[in-house]
Amino acid sequence: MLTIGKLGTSTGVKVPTIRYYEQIGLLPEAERSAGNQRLYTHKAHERLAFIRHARELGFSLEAIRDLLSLSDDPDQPCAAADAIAKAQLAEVESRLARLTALKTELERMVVQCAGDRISDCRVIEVLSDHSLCVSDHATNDDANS
Amino acid sequence: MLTIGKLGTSTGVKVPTIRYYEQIGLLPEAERSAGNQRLYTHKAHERLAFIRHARELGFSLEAIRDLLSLSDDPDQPCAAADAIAKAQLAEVESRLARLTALKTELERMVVQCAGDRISDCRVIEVLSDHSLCVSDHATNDDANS
DNA sequence: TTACTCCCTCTAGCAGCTATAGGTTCAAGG
DNA sequence: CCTTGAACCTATAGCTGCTAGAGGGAGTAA
Repeated sequence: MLTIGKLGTSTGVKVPTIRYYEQIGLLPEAERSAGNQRLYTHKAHERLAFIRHARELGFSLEAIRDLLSLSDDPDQPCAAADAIAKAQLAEVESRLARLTALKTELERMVVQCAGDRISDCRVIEVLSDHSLCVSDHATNDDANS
Repeated sequence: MLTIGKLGTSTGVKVPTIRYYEQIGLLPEAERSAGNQRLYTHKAHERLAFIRHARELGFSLEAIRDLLSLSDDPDQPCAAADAIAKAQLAEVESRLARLTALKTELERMVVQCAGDRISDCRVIEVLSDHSLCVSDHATNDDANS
């Protein structure tokens, strides 16, 4: 039985994050010691490692919730899990495309910044005028999660 | 003089977002009509376009705040603006690297999912065990803005 | 005048945590 | 046995960058 701190260091998940996962129902409520401290089994460790790994791969907590409920039920067909992974892949690919365009623009900006006054600064100039851009970084970036 | 709605449609920024930018001080407080509605000049339009474009390129609102105060001061040296852009570029590059690794893993997951029961499902399996991964997407990803 | 769209403020909500305050429990050293 | 200090507990508020909703006022066209 692990304390929350040990579980945290052994999975690389911060303690408040573990409690947060419990709170939102991603982890079951932990057993408690006589003094009301959380105690974790090997099973909980595995589940948290799964979550962490999926987070690293960019899955949302909602997707992870689905994957967990699938893996709790190992006789179901795996098409659902496959679909989640495929959707995730598609998202990653589109994010990659946008980021690549974005990188191109930033490189152009940085390289061309030759003047030494703001008034000549390419960075400011390019940011002021989208038509100076080569690529179509525009559409609905958001670049998050 | 534009109303907030016209400004929004002409820049592609939603009305509540414009108000939000004013609230956090990215846009100056707008003039008001007799009936207390915001009115915008061409200057405000330019400033908002700048903000939008920088957001599209992934700059944080804090970075944009700095860039704006630099561009308000055109006799300053442009090294600071350059530094902000370079930092942004570095971040984009690191995000790109992580996303690329991630894509590789997801592709492997999807391709290998041959069984039709969850118990044989590579997706779940790979997520359960990081050692099955090829690449090192692990270290402190977070993948967020 | 009525109807309709746009505008106003204020507040709360989203993801996915992180931080802080104020208190309790546990293990080790003296 | 007692004290110290780290690790734990709960509860609440904060973070970024918006978005949505309620409940009302302003502007315009028929």
